[in-house]
Amino acid sequence: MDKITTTTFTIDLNTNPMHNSCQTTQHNDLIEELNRVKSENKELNNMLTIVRQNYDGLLQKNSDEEEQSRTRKRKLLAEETGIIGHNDLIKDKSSVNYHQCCCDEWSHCRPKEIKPNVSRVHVRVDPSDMSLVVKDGYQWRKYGQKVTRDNPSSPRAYYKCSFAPHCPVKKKVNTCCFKLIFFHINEKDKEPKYTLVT
DNA sequence: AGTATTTGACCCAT
DNA sequence: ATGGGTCAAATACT
Repeated sequence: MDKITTTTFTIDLNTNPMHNSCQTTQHNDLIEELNRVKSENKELNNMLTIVRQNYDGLLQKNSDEEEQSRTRKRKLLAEETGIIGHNDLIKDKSSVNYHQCCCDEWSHCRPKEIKPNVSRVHVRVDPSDMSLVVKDGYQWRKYGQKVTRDNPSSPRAYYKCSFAPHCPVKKKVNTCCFKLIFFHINEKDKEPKYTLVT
């Protein structure tokens, strides 16, 4: 005959009222903690907003001061050498649709649209300085040199503005009895907008 | 190696 | 045809 064995199982349903109360307390604690963290987070966000506003304000103030300083320097340089900088060219070129901005941030100065127009400045500089290097405070890249028929002994050098890859400003420099500088915005208009500085 | 300059060739307006 | 302006490969410089 087969032997039948009986097994008894005990199931703990954990219906102890004390234990349940403990869980509720923990749950409440968690909710309270969550609320506290939420409010802390909100406070930090407000602080961050204020810090960001202060930072933006400082940046703007710095930028304004730098621009004022640059403008002063350019004016001084222009007074000393008679050379006019990019910014002055751009601002005076009401017929050309340029962004108005600072020369040292030339990358933002690209023309919205190149229109047939030219600005030129002829500038006398120190006659004793026979070099082709122009110390006008701006950055130029030499891209050519020509011996002209008029002055075979004084080659003409061609410079492009190198503040930005698409900067349209060019410059020609002659050495003979004085240095002659042209600023070009582009190629078509034949009428110089600036008078010869004597 | 990256950047600047030199210089002969080419293009275009006159 | 000529001269002025630009390009781009070669070269120099850092």
